[in-house]
Amino acid sequence: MSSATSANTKRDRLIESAAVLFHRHGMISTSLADIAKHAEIPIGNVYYYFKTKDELAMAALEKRRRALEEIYTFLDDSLDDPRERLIHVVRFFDKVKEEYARHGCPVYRMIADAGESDKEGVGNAAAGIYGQFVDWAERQFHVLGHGAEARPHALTLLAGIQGAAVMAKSFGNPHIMANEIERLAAWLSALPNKRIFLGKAGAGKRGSPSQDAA
Amino acid sequence: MSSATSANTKRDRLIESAAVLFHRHGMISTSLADIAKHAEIPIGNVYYYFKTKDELAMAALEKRRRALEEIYTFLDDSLDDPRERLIHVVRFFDKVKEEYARHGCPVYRMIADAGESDKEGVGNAAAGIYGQFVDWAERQFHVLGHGAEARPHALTLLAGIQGAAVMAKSFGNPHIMANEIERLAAWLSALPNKRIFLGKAGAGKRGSPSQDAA
Amino acid sequence: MSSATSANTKRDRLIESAAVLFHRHGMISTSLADIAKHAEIPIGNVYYYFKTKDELAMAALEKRRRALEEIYTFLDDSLDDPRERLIHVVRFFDKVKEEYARHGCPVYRMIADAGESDKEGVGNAAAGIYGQFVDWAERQFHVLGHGAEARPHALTLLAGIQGAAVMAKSFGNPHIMANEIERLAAWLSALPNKRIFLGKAGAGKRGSPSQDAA
Amino acid sequence: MSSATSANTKRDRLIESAAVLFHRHGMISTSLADIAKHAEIPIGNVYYYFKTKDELAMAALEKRRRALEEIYTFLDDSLDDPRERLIHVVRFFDKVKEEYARHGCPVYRMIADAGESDKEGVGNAAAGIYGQFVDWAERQFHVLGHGAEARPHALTLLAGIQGAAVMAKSFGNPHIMANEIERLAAWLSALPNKRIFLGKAGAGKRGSPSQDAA
DNA sequence: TATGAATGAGGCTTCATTCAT
DNA sequence: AATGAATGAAGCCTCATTCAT
Repeated sequence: MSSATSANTKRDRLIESAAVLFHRHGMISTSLADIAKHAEIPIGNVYYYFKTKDELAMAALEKRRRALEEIYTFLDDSLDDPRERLIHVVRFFDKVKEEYARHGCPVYRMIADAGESDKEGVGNAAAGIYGQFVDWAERQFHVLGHGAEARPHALTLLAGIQGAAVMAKSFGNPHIMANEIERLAAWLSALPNKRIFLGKAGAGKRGSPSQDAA
Repeated sequence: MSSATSANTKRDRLIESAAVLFHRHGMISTSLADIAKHAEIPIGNVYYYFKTKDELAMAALEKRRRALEEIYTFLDDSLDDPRERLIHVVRFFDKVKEEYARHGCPVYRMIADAGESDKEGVGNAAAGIYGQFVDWAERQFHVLGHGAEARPHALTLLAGIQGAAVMAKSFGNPHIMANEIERLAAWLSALPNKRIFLGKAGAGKRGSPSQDAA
Repeated sequence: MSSATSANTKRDRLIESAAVLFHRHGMISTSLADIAKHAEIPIGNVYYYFKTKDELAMAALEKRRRALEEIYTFLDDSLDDPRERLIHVVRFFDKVKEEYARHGCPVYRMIADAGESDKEGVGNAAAGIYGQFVDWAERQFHVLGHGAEARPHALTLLAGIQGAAVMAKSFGNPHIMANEIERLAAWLSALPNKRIFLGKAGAGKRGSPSQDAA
Repeated sequence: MSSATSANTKRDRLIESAAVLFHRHGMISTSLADIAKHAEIPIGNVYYYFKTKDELAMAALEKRRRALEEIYTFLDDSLDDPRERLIHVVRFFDKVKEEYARHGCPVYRMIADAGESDKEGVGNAAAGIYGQFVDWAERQFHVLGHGAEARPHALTLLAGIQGAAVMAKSFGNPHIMANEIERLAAWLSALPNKRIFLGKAGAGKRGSPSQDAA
């Protein structure tokens, strides 16, 4: 947290620029020269930090994964109700609807573009971010008592968000995404809370027994 | 009906190859040389049929648009119940779920890749295919009596399909798509039919029988 | 003069289009397809009339040469005074000054572009048109009595016109050409008539002997 | 003054080769590969120095412009009599008459070829070189006291040179150019010096001694 | 660590010319 | 005579990656 901080500034700038430009123009159409320029780093220097374009893409994806991880953890810690957590996450996408309407979902961009590069690498890393979401959402549904339906619900939830993103980008209209988001939020709100309360009969607010599903 | 057929064989082969390869590898990563080779046509000859890569892409999209148009028309003609038509269309995607799980939705591929090529051309043409679907679906919901909700429903329907495609491709799993499709079909089945029937005299408030707008 | 007339219509159209487009865009930048389209003739048909692009260029130059020949002959026949003939020709360029200001001299265009094609052919044919002018002008100066200076004068005259054309095109300004033309006309007007009259002894109107200014 | 020299060697070689080949074969007929080969630089490396063929052309023209600028400045500094300066410049073309007889004026080559490339760039840059000459010559004529006639004279002078170049190239004969140059030199020598001398008090009508505008 | 320079493969497009009918 | 189609060479430009310092 301290030793490598200054030295990694350039590395971070590269990752950040890559993330931004890959989202805007796609991974294929973004050249390393573009990224280097955006990050204000001499192109020759890029290769000191990343041996390959794919490696840089992987780093950008990894950074995003970790950021999301923190968000999920934060939600787990700060919100008691899994339903609230889910709604919170869904509503988050309302904040980025303009960007999504312009460029689509950055993760799917990577998945789509990855086909041509490293089979195992970039594509899987990007898909892993979706997997991370689904796993987390599944846990929330699980806690809500939707045992067998937890994973399907989680998948449907992400599908809903991604469908909204596709529509918004295709029609260049963020409102479409906003509408779908509200639909999803309404769905989440209407979902029954099936979980069995343990000790505190009747009213237990935070009686969540076994949340971790993994 | 026959003379022109043979003359256009090469052109058609080119379009078909382009459609296939654009879907598989994306428009950017597919070179004209790839297409020419796939179509077994000398590269230099491609120019005779299409002055530009974008022009070829447009032709491929146009072909798809027309094919879909025919499908919609066929459904309109052969099925009386709009709900049936919608379900039919949704179920159609079940047939292509393996392909979608491998390569995603071909139309969105074009939309995503188009950003880098002709702004007005390819992207709009691809988005137009989605627009075509939404317009048609809206008409179906309209006939079902969902006046104000017709368009939102249509958008939600396509969003559902696209979300399913994104998930299937991201996880390389066609089943996810199948599940989402069933969910959508169930939703369509459960939708109330609000339209007023003619037969039962007296009940209809506004005796508008066939609101079908062609 | 009659048998091949209708059959040569296409040929003539090709030559005419070639002349126009070669002047506008240069010989190199004008494709045979451009010419064919301009002449409204299928490209495959061009080769029936001309085995090669250079051959078409030669035909266009030859047509121009003949047209000029007729003009010179006409002037010789219709004007008695060689000085008048020369002034007439020089003033002719005033009519095309706008075109020259936009595209330069069509003949020099060919000469410049010819370097890359047939060494002996196009370039020589184009230069021949200049030679034709110089020869004719030389004869006029000769008749005016400028024996030894006839050819130098002829060369200076064409140089003056060409210099005017270069300036007009370079600055995109036809007026420059108009000015130079007037300068040349004034020079011609001021040139002494040295020729010795045969019959009428002592009748020389303006007995200015040798003011030749080089 | 030395470090940058070696670093720019390749760039300079590229510019020099471009200038030479553009003059010899024209800008259109000279490929970047030709230039690279002539400069002994791998083709792919050209892009590092010039993003575009036009950009390379612009650099070549700019180099020529600067070289001429230095010449004009040198003449202004080393020769007191503007007439001498003008004659000096005109006679300079005698040294390049063989080259001009073979390839014409390199600047006009660019102007003629530029029509097909960048409208604003190359053509204007090339024409600017002529403008630079005319502006300088105009100043000389001005100092000689040819107020209103200064610019026309300047234009006529350049027109004379260019006409000579056109003739020399067209007939492949450097002597023609030599003759025209001498004619121009004679014209300059014969031009009256209208400027008012300072020394002689009382005689100067409009005591404007040195109108030289830099 | 850092960096400007180098490089070669490949992409899209153009076109004169040929061919088959 | 006529013509749509075919073809290969070549041109300009891009870029991931490597190299020398």
